Amino acid sequence: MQAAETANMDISDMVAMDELVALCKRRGFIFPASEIYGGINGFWDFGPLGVLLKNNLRDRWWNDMVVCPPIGPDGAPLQIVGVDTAIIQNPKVWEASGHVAGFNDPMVDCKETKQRFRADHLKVYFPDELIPSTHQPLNPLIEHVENLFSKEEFLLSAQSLEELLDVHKRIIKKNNWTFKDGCWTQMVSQLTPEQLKKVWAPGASKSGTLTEPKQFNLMFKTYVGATATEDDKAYLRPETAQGIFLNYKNVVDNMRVKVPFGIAQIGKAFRNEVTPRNFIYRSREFEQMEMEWFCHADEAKKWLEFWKEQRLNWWKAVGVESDNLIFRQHDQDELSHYAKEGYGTVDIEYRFPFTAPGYGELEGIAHRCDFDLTAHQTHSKTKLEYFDDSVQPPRRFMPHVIEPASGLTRGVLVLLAEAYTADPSRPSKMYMKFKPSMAPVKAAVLPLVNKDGLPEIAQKLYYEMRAQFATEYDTKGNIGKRYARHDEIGTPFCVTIDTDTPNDQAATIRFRDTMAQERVALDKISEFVRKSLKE
RNA sequence: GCGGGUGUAGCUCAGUGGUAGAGCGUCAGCUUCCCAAGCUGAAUGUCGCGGGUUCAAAUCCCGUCGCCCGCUCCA
Repeated sequence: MQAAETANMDISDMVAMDELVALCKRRGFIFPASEIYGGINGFWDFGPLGVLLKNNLRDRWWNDMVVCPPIGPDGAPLQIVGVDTAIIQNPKVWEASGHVAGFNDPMVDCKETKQRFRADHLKVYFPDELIPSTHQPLNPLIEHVENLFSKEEFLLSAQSLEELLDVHKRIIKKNNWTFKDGCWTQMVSQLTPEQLKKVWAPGASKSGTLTEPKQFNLMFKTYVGATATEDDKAYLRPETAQGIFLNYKNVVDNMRVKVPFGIAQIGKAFRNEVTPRNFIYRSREFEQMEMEWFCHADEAKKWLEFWKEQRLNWWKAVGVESDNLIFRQHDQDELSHYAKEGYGTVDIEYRFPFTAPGYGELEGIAHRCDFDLTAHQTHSKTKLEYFDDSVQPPRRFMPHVIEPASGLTRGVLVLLAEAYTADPSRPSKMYMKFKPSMAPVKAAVLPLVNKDGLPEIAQKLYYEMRAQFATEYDTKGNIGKRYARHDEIGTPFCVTIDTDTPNDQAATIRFRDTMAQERVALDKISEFVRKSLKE
């Protein structure tokens, strides 16, 4: 998240997270996982309405990616196929992909300042006065810099300038120091425990306040086979993308696809987040919607631009206000291990209630280069290059990959936050302004009173509608209560059967957003709702 | 992991040593001709858990766990 450009929208209009969380529980969208046992941090269950909402978003993505992919820049439909791969794969997959190494973040804590650092981000350096003049100019850098050895200690081991230089060189060599940003630096993660004790942490009053690096492995470990020995170790996938790369060859060999083409997948992924936070925003079990677009390296940039626009428009199409969405280019030093060499990663960020007025990541569109396919080719010793005979002369190359990867779980949170609309004038004080196509319940059929032949008419209509889209039938309480409940769950249309209905064969449709009513013939109501779902 | 906050009914919360409460919601019934109306009735809690002090603990003390917020990480 970051301080973004000023917003047009009044932030005070934004729903408070605790209100949203309370609504989600009260109305059956999202519950804390294993709540009756006290819950479990970082896991959430989708309730009856939540799963409807999630499936609507998921199905829309699948439809727009796989069933009916976008039209490409040349006017022809893109070619994208789907897969659904295993959550557990051969553990070598995650070594090849870089996740065993890259998802293993060593962290150190400062006992004095209570700050936590990534040991591989925290640098140690020689202070200016200890650096021989041959290495000048040397400016202190970066925020997180402190000296490794005390001045006295260093001078003790060096009798002359010659010797000083020599000791210096030996230390540099022995410790894998690098010369960067005008200074000799080394990552804290590479220090021995003895060296670590001499490090002066940022903001601390003395040296030696850092704890030894603790491994934070973000991958869930499990065991395949009932004996569960270390040899049976396996991982739950931290991203669905690798399942796609693993099947790239199968798809190319069997599915008559030609580069450029895409493979899409929706599925659960698991990460032992250091700190799960913000409701379902960062949970340890979550669902991804990922598409890997395979293309020639020369065209990667073009496709990155294409997918950026496509994806932003898609989020708008499912009902997200453009004011709440921005692009954010990743800085070079925050790029993932797979995106270093390419055109980088662009995030689509949303102004979540807990990030406002800043934004939080919703979807990443990354240029993964040929990192994954090359890695798997090397590790698996299987040739993964693509042979292209559609050009003259024919060529052989490793496709590059553009990856629009979004969080379905995060998408649900976006739809919820986006839909929550305060309205003090109505009994419920708020309503959920879902786009009709995303709303968990599309319509409710409500007999104004539960007698005088009204239920019979209403039920007939209900049976007709429920066969086409999610419809509820409700006779409970007075009509105001029923409208209020449907405002809270975001039902866009309430169809009310009144005492005129037996005579005129029509009923009123009550619109959620305006509370206005319109009388429509009974036999036109289904069609009316169906049409609105296509918008 | 560290720091701060918090834990009482499905939800929001009151209750600071003396028989566990309110509003809303839920359920049953009456009523009800368009926005949580009205009436009657009902269910729901070992007050997060464990220990201690006390004649007596939701309340005081100690411990522990969950959740929320901040820091590091991510879709």
